[in-house]
Amino acid sequence: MNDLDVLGGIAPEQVRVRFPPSPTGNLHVGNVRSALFNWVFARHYGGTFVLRIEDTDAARNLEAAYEVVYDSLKWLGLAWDEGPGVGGPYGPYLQTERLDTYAEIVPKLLGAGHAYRCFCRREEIEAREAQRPKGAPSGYDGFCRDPPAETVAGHESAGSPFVVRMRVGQEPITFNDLVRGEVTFESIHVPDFVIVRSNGEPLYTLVNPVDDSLMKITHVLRGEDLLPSTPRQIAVYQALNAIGVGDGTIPIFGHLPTVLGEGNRRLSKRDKGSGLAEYMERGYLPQGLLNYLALLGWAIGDDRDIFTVQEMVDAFDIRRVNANPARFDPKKCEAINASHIRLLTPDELTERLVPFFVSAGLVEDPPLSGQRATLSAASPLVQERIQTLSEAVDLLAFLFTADDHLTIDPALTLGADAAPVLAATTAVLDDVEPFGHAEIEAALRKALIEDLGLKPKLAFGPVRAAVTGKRISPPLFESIELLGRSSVLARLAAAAATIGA
RNA sequence: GUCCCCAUCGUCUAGCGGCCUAGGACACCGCCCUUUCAAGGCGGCAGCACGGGUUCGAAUCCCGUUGGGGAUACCA
Repeated sequence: MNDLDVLGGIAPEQVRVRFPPSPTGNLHVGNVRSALFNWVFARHYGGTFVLRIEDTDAARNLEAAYEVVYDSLKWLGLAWDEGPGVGGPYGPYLQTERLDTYAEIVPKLLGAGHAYRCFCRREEIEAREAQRPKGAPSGYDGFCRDPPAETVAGHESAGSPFVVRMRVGQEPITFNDLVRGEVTFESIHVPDFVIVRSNGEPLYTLVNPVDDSLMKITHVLRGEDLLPSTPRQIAVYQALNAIGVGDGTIPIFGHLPTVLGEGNRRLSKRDKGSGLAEYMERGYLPQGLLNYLALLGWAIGDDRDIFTVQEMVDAFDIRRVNANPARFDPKKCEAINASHIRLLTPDELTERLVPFFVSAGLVEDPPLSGQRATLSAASPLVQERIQTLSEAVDLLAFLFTADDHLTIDPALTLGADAAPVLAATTAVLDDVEPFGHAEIEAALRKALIEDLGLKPKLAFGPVRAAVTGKRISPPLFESIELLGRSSVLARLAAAAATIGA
């Protein structure tokens, strides 16, 4: 932890942060972590959380990809105060709708000398770079910075293509990072960079700081991978301020630790478990995933790692975010999610489970009242047995399967010695009254353990197999009760038939 | 190559100069409970990268080394 001034003199409610995803079609969990920290930061101070879509990479932005961003944030519960759909005073919030704004700013930058046209071709730049002595800093050499007038005239009359580059000053660029403390870059290592492509399209290097400035963003919390681009952005802010665009302030930065995947590489799109969709499909709870993601770089305090989003909002302090990269551990992520599942009330769990049973084709959409009642009664039985919601489907499928469609796991060989067990069970269940799990248990213990002298494991195994079709199931007696007498007797008979009893 | 960031159990972390023979969680291994599987309880394994300083005292501060990551795009 450091003792930097987080707010930089503004009132807490003035805090404005943003989450600027590109519409790629599936939100990356690293981005989700960034969204979470920004959102929590805003909520902690009572500030504003802005959603801005960075879609200047044009071409492959699919309509559906925008919806994915919105749906993802909604699913996560990270509501935006300004942005697409909700509007706000600094819109539009899609960069492709802000092209006019950028088009106005570039000539001003050019006119004031903060940027210049660069006619160098890529091969020329590379050739000169190759000439440089070993150990020299890399990057553009400033060849077109101050060309003779006739050279420019020549390029113009020839209609040569050009890009626009920022003219980076000679002063070192220093900033106080909220998670890393003071960071300085010598200007020699901040080469003049491209802000407009030769086809006239503005680049991220320009539009990101321009929008942050225009949208009055006060704090930029983002991944550590963007740290090296920070001095370039600061150079843009400074130039913007000099030409009177924006309100003259430079946001305060905080660079969150990289989320690493397997091995030691940054968790990339290729990695399994890197996209949010997978977590939604597998039945993660948003609060579970968010809780785990929060742990990647932040801790609520001593000896505790299960907490609610609200608790995080209350306790969050960006200065306590860890600077070191964190490895994403799927096992722990599941475990944290499992803890949150156990925190649900039975009704909440049932509601969460419904869509998974619907898409598995086990219940109607919406569920029939009998199906809902069964699921509702069964939920508590699986609550501490599942890590993700989808796991409940496998465990409870036997309750929603017709008796003559139940298949017994082939790995479970019901031998001839199971015959007397099934027979005794059938006899006893025929007249247990009432058909409740306590009565069923008492009756079966008497019949199988006492009368037949079987070990519990051997006694109940075949019954479980006959009734649920599986080796692993929810507690047997509750399962029998839930299934109902006639179904259970039918399944016992079917199982007995397969072993020729 | 150059620049920047980082460095506590296998992993995520607590630790903010004495409360540390370093605490928790996940994973793993035992045991208990037990109708399966879980959950729960109890116990175990396991860490301050290395070297120099500073200090009465360093996991904590400073420097270096080593190691890891990121950036060096007309991607974001």
